[in-house]
Amino acid sequence: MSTRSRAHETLRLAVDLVILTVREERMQVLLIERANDPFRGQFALPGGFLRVDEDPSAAALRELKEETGLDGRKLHLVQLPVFGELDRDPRGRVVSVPFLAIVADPPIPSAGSDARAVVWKPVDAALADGLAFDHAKIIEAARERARRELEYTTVAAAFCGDVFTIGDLRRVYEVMWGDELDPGNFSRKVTKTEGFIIPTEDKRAAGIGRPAVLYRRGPAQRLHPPMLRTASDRLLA
Amino acid sequence: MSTRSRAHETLRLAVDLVILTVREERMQVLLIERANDPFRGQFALPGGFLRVDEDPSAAALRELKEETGLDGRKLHLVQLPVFGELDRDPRGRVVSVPFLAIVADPPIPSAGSDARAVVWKPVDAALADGLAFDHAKIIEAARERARRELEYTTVAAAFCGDVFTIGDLRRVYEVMWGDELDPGNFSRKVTKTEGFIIPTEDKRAAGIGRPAVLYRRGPAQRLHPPMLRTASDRLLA
DNA sequence: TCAATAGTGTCTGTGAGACACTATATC
DNA sequence: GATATAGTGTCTCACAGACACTATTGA
Repeated sequence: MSTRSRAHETLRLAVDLVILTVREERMQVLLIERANDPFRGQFALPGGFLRVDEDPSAAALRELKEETGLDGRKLHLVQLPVFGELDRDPRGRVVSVPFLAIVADPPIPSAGSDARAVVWKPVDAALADGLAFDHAKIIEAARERARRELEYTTVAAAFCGDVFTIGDLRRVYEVMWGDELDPGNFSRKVTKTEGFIIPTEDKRAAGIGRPAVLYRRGPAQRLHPPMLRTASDRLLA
Repeated sequence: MSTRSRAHETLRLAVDLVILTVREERMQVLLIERANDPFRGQFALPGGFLRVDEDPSAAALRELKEETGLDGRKLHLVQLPVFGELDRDPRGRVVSVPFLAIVADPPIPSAGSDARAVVWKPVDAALADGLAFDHAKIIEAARERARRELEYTTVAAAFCGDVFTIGDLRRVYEVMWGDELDPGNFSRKVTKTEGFIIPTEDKRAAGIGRPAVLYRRGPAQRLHPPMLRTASDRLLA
């Protein structure tokens, strides 16, 4: 902690994006390798300071667009509780408004407009390797929020592409929860929940095995009744 | 909206407190009658700007203490998503971090240190009568959050005093959800949920009728399985 | 043919909700 | 006694989970 007084520092507001996806059977997060101090060479969440004509949501949409090219208005983007500890940023007094964005395995936006390296990294590995600022805490909060939203909302489909099989959807739950689900029971659950998924005319043969019907997202936002993790799962989380 | 540019205004961060309780069979919120412009004479949420040596949580605890004399570390205090629209405060660029506090019908802190009037007001009436700034939106967000937390957590007991009957607890649910619950089924549900409530040796005779056993809060934080509102209830919300 | 994935049938246990019934108090 | 609130018994329905079974493909 700095010894000089911060009594007259001005407070700045930043947004940070936790962009989660399921790639290669793992929960992954989009990270940026910092080119400058502080934390040069370490990984950090994409984000930045609010511009004077932006509210936090607008800043989050802009950052998401800049980093991934995606339009946040069409995907799952929710604001998490702020992180505002006094010494969380060595450059001064910065309060961060974190956003959780869930995307369906997009192409890596490695050709960022600036020179920073942009990578997908498994969340476990990112947390184990360490992150700049308090971004590990932010990722953990976002991960827990995402896991919980899978229980009560239809957001799992946001991890999938435009069309997907029930098996794809089940793998999202399994990866996010770190648990195996019964394929048969899962299939019944999601098809019987009105408005969750809508069948198409097509099927997809994933190499071996019986081809699966392809579905699209339905209009339902919340899951009734919820898809509850069991008590044992929650102990792990 | 002001016609002058705000391009160079500095951003300030404020906290606002939505302090909810159940009083006289109604959901009520603690409000302050503003003594100064803007919005002089209108009701507003208690709150204020962050001090330089405070993070948002610390500011919320301080405001809660100042307005109610209560220690927020001992009660339910959660942060809600920020409100940051550019023109939400006519005095300038202010982003508000709202907190939901749930208290057990405390004495009205009418003798505030300053001259402002402090009152409990039914939430419905407050929303109907109008509020300063965007505080109506903040209250609605807090109310919805509180209603949802009743489903998945044991927070209902935070609305009750140190000891309470199952009937007291049921009335919290009924008032917050605007719905009637079956007393017998409710009693079984909460007594069978491990760690929710702990019986004491005492009973309370509330005038007429069979005296009810008094309970204390248990250690459980989450409700498994949840106490779900039915689909019809949610349509009202 | 076998292996693999998709999806259905069926049974069992848990729990929510309806509602009758018992328990214990005041009037 | 009547009335009001507390709490239990019991039935039914919905659904989660276990798991056997059928369906449909590639190798």
